[in-house]
Amino acid sequence: MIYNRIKILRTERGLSRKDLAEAVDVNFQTIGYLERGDYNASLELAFKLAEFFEVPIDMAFSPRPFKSLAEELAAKRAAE
Amino acid sequence: MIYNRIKILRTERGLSRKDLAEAVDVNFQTIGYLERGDYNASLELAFKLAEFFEVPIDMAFSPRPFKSLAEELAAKRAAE
DNA sequence: TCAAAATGTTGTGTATATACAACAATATGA
DNA sequence: TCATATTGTTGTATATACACAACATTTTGA
Repeated sequence: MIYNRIKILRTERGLSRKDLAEAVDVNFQTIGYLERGDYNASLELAFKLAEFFEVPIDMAFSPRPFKSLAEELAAKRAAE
Repeated sequence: MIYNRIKILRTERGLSRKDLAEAVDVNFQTIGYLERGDYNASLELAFKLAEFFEVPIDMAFSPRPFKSLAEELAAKRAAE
């Protein structure tokens, strides 16, 4: 199972699933499946999504559960 | 289509497809398919391979053709 | 408040990733 | 050189990613 941050990245940008789906050229329900963890994105779709959000792929997908973005940022600040 | 550097990364380490397949727990023929570009790895397998080779995932997989590792290293050096 | 938009759910169909087997071709090493 | 390992090829079977449709539920905004 691969974890992802699609939902946060999408809502942070004020996009609907339909908006995002159109941007990466998949069915809008596919975005829902990914957000709910029903199945994994293909490598191809993972790259498209990461490019669309302008983040490195491992910031959007990970084989291990993500910290929340806020948590991660706070940890990064603390480390400086 | 996603490009990958599995073959170079593998041969650089002196591994057979069988060796690599066992390390990431897939059939050895699957490695062959990936190397030949017959199909893409799943996200899950892509992460396993990148972790096995200890490279960031975008150093092993890319939606655009790779330069050779040698070329890329030379370019990096020139930029310094 | 109420209509429209967004999301969730269920179901069916198709394409593709992967397993596995058999055998051919090529490379490698004793 | 010759046996063995490695790789390529073809074929079949299965699991999963994705498309699409219909409808229910929830959220949102005028």
